[in-house]
Amino acid sequence: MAVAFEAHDHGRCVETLVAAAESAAAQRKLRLTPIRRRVLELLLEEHRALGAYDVLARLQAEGLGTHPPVAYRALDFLVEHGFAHKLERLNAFVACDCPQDPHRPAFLICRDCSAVAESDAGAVSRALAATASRAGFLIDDAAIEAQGLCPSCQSAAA
Amino acid sequence: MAVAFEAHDHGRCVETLVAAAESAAAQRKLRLTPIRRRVLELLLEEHRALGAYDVLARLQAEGLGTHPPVAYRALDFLVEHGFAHKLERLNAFVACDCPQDPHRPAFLICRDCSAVAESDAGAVSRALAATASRAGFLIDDAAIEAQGLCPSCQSAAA
DNA sequence: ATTAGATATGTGATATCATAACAAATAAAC
DNA sequence: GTTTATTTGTTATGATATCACATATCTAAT
Repeated sequence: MAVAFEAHDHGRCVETLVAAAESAAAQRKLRLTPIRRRVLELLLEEHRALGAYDVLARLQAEGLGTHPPVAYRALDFLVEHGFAHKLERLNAFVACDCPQDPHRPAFLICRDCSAVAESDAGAVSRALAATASRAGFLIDDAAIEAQGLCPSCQSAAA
Repeated sequence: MAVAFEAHDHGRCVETLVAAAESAAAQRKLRLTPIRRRVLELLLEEHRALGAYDVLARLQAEGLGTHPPVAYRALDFLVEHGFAHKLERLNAFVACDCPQDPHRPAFLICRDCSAVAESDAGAVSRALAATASRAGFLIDDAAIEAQGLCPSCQSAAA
């Protein structure tokens, strides 16, 4: 959890998650095509969110696509199948930390360095479901996105 | 709480909240100019979110403004001072239910009728702060937006 | 009352984010 | 190997948001 905020071997972190995506895709008969796979890698290379046009620029540089729908389709595929998430506050996309387990993520977005971490939102979701049900509302799906300071930017500020 | 989902005298609901905004503005030496006031009324007339360009269209119809910055400035003013909120998932704006008390709202957005209610998110915020602090993250500000079915659309569906 | 400074508005231009529609290519299923 | 479904290429456009700078209005100090 919150791997984005912790020191780690990032090369392995990318490798591992791409491999996990490959095998998940195989199991679920999803087609992780070259474009989709490359977009996932691009997102995994950062622990922060990329806009669709940032992704597109990188694809263009590599000769993999030139028009917006190319990026949006790949991103939509990744989001739909849980390999990535959209951050509504940023209109941008971030790779999923742990696509294997079904989870209800909350996002922690650092306002200084733009790092984004997923944090377990089980308890948050339960509290939200409780307040919603008091209003008679039935939740399908919740977006929980916090902005603030990550640990290292807190240290830097002090 | 969740007034949007309950039967109520909506005319009074608008009146009351405009009056409250007037007096809050006076107390806090804010200028609730004709455009700003009208935009607040437009939002209050709906218990759902309006896009900036929806607001602009209404202003145009009334001769109050023709260019996007007119709408965005008024909306930004209202959001900044707590008279309205931005829904990040919808890129749209909704009037605040209860601008008097400082609150941490969660939004409940009906996917059928588009009604939006604010729900008290005190417990949700505390749970979120707890999970964030486990990651060493310090939250400034959180967006909590749930989509699902409001009570009347649940009845309608059944 | 006058005026300087601060705040708000008018307006043109442009940046940024996202999708519709349809044709061409590729992969999968039979 | 032909059919069918899926993915990709491409044009065009729609939707959301901001910048920059001129003008007008309000506020407060004189």
